[in-house]
Amino acid sequence: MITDARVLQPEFVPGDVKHRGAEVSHLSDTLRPITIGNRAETSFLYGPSGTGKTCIAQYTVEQLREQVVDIDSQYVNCWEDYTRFKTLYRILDSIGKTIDIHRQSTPRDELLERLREQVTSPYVVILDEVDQLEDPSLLYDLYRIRELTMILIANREEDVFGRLDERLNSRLSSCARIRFGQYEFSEIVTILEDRIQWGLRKDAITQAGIEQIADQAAGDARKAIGILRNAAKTAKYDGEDKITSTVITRAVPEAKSELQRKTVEKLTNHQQVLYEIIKEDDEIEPSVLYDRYCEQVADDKSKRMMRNYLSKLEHYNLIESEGKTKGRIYRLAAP
DNA sequence: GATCCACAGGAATCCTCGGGGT
DNA sequence: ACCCCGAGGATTCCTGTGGATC
Repeated sequence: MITDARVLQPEFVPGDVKHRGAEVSHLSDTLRPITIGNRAETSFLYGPSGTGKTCIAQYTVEQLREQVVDIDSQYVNCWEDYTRFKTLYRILDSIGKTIDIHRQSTPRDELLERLREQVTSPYVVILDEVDQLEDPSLLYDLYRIRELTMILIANREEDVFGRLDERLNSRLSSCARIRFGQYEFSEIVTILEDRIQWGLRKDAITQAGIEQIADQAAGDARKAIGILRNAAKTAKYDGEDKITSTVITRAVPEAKSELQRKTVEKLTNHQQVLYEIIKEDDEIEPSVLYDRYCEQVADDKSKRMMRNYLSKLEHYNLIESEGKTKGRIYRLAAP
């Protein structure tokens, strides 16, 4: 039933994008100076998740690469590479200038130096989830590299610009801000149809099934594709040759927990223990939580460290907390 | 209302790891 | 072989806050 599993993956960038013509042309207009060898103005793409920001950024840069031969680009997810060092390392990685930097003890900002030296032709850097960057001043340093063009991506404008200092704010005030709104129901339907065309056998799903998924996705294309992927997997596992309505109904919560499971797997042992303890109870207070945590691990860390772990879990939307000081409780994040 | 307590989260400091320079 | 350096984790110290108790 599945003919090409790649097109159902969340990171897949289609060769042709749907419903984002205006955004694509706005972005490629902004990037146009690159085609004549100049650096382009910074672009800022923002909007809710699953509205195509990452996809459109990668797609547009890819289009550009087809027009201009001598252009490098790199995608960085600042959620994963959130420190200054990691981000710089990732950026240098794509131009293969990190071969001899395997140590952590590279003198401070040697990476930046190297980037300055090496970037001599147009270079586009996509910084996804840029609001997660620990040290926003990195943006200023990147901005000052002549040939480097930045595409910034975040959910909300204020999460990014609220944290920048004056000088960077004023320099980025002229950047191209491109807003991404939620998809319409019918748009989600055509996006799904497109993926189905490339990834599934024609008769694998009915029109009603597609609409059922689109309805559940509520304007979020990533969610829609996640449901489709899970439904297809479930159907295949059950030996069915069609994605039925029941399968879709089952796939909806599965698609949600899939994301959560992947996040949990990325946590450290200690963080996972905390997560499991919180999972057991509806609500738990910090002191009880800490006691249980100490019981369950051999090398228990300090209370302060537990708080760091907890804020990380909260940051990942795995748990939530209520109450500011005394009487605070932790619980699993609402689904 | 003064005092105590539990807690959050920032800042300074310590510790460890891995690799370079000598 | 030795020391040194920087990053990042962990700990210690600290300040601020709000509920509980007298």
